[in-house]
Amino acid sequence: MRAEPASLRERKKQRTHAALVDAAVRLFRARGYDATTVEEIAAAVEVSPRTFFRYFDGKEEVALAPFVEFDRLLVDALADRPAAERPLPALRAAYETSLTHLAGDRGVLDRFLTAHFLTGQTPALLAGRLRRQADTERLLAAEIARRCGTGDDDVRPHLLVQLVFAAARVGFETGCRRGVLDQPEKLAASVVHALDLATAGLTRHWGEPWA
Amino acid sequence: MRAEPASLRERKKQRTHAALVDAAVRLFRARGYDATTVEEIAAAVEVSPRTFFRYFDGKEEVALAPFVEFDRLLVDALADRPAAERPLPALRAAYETSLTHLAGDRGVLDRFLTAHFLTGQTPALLAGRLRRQADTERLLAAEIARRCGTGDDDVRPHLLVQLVFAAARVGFETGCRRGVLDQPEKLAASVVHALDLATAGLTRHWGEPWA
DNA sequence: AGCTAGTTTGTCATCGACTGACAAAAGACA
DNA sequence: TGTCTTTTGTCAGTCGATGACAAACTAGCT
Repeated sequence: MRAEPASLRERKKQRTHAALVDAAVRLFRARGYDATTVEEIAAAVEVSPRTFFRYFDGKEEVALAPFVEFDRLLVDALADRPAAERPLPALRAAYETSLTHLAGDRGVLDRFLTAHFLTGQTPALLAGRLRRQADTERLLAAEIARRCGTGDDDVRPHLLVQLVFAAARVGFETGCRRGVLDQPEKLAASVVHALDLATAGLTRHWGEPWA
Repeated sequence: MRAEPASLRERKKQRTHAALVDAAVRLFRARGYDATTVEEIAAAVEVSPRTFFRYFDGKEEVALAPFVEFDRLLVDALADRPAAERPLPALRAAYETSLTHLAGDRGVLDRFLTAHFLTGQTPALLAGRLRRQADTERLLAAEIARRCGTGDDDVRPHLLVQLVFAAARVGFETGCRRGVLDQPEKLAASVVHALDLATAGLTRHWGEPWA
């Protein structure tokens, strides 16, 4: 997926980064987000608090790191779809690919679900997550606009992405409420169902090259 | 719309609240959100910083106060729709009523557009706004579920609200980008257009009592 | 190995958001 | 007027976040 830097410095940085995420997520889950200080996270990795802020823009970012991971999967997955594919199928395929990847790696899934759990507990984290999602949505909309050759004034790329994300959110949410930890495959099914409902009729009503 | 308290204390509190919002919004627009301190806002109203935090949970809340105002309009408008009306028309009508109300009052509109401008400039504010919207969406979904008599496990109320809000966001955004300050009525038109695109075919595909 | 240049980290100082505790001021009411 | 309740101000303190500078470290070269 990515080139190996192999430089001693690089590897050390990556290890510190991962260690900070792990320690933070673990502490957040144990004591709660607000009750955990940056100082404690840094201490757990034996690093100065100042260094923590050199790896992350803030306490929030480290808690949302798992979502950054997933969004990167999603953007990459869309970029990998064949150029001829229409937007809606491409988006759905990208989403399903990412979900499969997520459910396949226990480590990634655990981090993601913990982060999701935290956003459900801490309003400030939910806020940050939604804003991050908005950024990703803009990225995806731009990619779709590029594929379709539409101008910046066409609302349909943004609208389509918003619909898909809205549906995915709802599907994901209900999927989680019915216990995903046991059967990760049900998560994807729940999302797909919501997508079906949300995009029903788009093909018929938005015209041929669309949806 | 609301009972008159008339108590001297109550009136004083309301005046302080409004003065804080006005001062805050004015300062935020002039110097930027991050560059404005709570101390400055409090000083502008001749109140101690401690008192500021008794009126608002934080600096963020005072900046988002105009959205709270609008969301309240929206929730009230939906509650006022006839019980027999189906969800989608009811939601759309509620949204249009609120937009009309918004565009009709210059003071409310100014505060709202300034707040919207600020969220476009400050990531932290955008985050808070999105979270707030999520709360409102849950409120509206619950109200729709109540109207339709569906259980908590039906995704359609949530999904419908998400679709409408997603469309409204996109419509609002593009409407703003094409200059709303001149013609507030174009704002509503832009939103309606996005709503049409997003919900095209829902009636046909979701079945009779729905959409 | 030893030297040098560039990078990463720690220390220190500081700011601003936010909170608890308690005292002072002001409205409410007999 | 005197008392009771609510609101406000003062004070002290915690925590998140950032700039500045020095110390430790790595890379690459001799």
